[in-house]
Amino acid sequence: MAHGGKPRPMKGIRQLAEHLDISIGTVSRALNGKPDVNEETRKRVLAAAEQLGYVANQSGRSLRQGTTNVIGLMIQSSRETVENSDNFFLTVTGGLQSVFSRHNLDLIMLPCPHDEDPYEYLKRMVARRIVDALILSETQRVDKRFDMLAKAKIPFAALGRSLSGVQHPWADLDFDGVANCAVDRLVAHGHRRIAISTPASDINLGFVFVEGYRRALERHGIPYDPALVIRAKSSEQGGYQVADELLGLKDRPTAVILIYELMAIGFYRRVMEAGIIPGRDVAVVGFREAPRAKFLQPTLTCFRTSLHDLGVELAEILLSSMPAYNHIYPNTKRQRTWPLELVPGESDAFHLTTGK
Amino acid sequence: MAHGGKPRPMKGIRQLAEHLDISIGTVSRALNGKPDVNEETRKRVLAAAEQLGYVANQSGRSLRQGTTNVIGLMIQSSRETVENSDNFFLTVTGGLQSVFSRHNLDLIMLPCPHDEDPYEYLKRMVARRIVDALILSETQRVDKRFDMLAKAKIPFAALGRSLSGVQHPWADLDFDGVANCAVDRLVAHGHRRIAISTPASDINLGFVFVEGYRRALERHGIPYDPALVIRAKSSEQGGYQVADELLGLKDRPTAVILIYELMAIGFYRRVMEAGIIPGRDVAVVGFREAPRAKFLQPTLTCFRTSLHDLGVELAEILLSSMPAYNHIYPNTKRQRTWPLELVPGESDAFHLTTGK
DNA sequence: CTGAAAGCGCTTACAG
DNA sequence: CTGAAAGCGCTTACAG
Repeated sequence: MAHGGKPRPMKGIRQLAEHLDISIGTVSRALNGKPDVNEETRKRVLAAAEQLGYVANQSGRSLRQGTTNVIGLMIQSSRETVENSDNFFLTVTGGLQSVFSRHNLDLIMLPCPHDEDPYEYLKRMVARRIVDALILSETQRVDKRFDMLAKAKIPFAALGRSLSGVQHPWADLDFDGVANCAVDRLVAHGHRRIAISTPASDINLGFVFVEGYRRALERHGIPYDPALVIRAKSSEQGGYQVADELLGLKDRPTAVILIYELMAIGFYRRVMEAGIIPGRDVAVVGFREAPRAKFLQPTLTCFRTSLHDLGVELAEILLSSMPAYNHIYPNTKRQRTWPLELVPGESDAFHLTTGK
Repeated sequence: MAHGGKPRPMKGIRQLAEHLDISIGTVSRALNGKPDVNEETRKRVLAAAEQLGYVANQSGRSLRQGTTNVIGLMIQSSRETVENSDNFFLTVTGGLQSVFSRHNLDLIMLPCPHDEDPYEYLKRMVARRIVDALILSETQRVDKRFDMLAKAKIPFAALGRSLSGVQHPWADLDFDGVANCAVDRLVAHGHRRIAISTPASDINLGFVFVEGYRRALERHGIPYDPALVIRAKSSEQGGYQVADELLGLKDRPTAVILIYELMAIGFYRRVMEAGIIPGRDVAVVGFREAPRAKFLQPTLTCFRTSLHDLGVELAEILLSSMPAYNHIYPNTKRQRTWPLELVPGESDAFHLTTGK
């Protein structure tokens, strides 16, 4: 009898069922692809839902099913991150979504406000049950968040290793390998005083990076000099500051390894102000290849990687640790260092003459 | 009698109520700050909740209240956006949150996957009732999303004007004003052939920008030449391309206005390759001041603004259009062009000699 | 294959 | 000031 009424705004499954003159249970089963539904009925239901724009209310589903079908990507937009996370997240996000969408999981980003403690923020989000699982970024050396999520039994994966919860699933850029490769390359060009930059914060990648550098030096029999480890913000400004500090050192290094791509821009600027030319007077190795660093002159030696594919990997790692999806990604390695490939440029393409 | 049990993982308001030996209704009222609760009781409840880490399940609340207390910021991470949205969103987000947090509203970002139609994506998010209200970005010249949200009675505000739904609430950078100011300045320096860049897409800001430019030219009695409107991606590469196209024009312009800050980097690079020096041979006016553009030499004439404050404004505009918050922001202007302030640099600081 | 009913975790009139 | 109960919109055993 409800037939023929003009499509009013859809209020819920009840209206849809009335419109079709069948029970809400059947509507639900049809919509959710349950097998025990007459194909004829299913078609009618799907057509009506489409026509009336019905989509199940998520709160209702979540409450009943205990699952939201939403994955959260937590972002700590600290002042420093805001300056340098340029598109990093949006690119990784693309990779994550390409996997999640296969399972009708939606990705949302959870930006932790500057003035809120990330741990408390996360706790709140978890308690509210807004998401089924989480991807964490900005992994700290010791990161309480992992232990909390483990205890709360919320599946998660981290962008970055940590000393905490040593068995937690993660994917991470191969900072270690980059530092290694950079040192090898510089040493081969005759350098022995090699500086390196690292973030000022407790973010773990800095430790991994410097540790790789230290071991590489050791391999070459070069003593590790803490004075050559420069703490700076990961930004153009930070690069400027690194150059500034290096210029002030008495036994000035002949090479520098930067941990963040845009630092090279500030670094170039500062040394050039001092009449020092990268690739001639000082060797520079950047980190990740960035579109804007491409415009540097001389071209920057750096490392190429696909952040999109890193996102894919991270998504699969997460799903493999979720009971509901584990069977689909059974053989996924739960901890994965993500490789970067050297892109040689002109910025370190000279041999250090011993007389210098 | 439930007293003294060791704190098991909190499962819901029922456990909390049992633990306290009072009814769930009272627990709820205490937690939500309702006035008709004994202060003693409220204290006990809050203490227990804190201790046991209880936070109300959002699905339960949403279902009952019909409101999620979540605001969504939709981001269309098109390939182009990913390249250039560097931190723009994260900065605006900070401003948005500073307002929303006053009302216990959480902001989440909804990144529309590359391969999904933004309109369909939004429709789905709306139907699922994941958020109470939305902030839209990447406003198109004609943007169906506005009409859909209006029809669905979902409160929203847009970052950017549009021709659609002319009365919709928005905040937008003053592209008009920037184009105007840039033209005035360049004309005052003797320029008459002034080029301008605009995005290749249908995003409305490009139209607003070019329209402001056209009117400014008109004011100065300079004919509008469509050949001087260069469509390019908003990125370093796009800037490179703009320079390339300008170099190829027969009656070469003496000045250019760029719509996106990072374009200047590519532009500089390309003209310098041709032996042309910005600020001497060609005048360049950039758009928004960016940390990385600060390292350009000669320094770029551009415009300064606070994206954080723009976020604050946008949040207030949104809240003023939400029935539940309207009374708190009664006098908020619902449509707001956001000013930018000229930062003079060296890139256009020369007078064009008529003989050139 | 379908319908009727229970129940997910909350909030909120309604009694008392 | 507190408790008992209804009901938000769904999904899913359970009957038939």
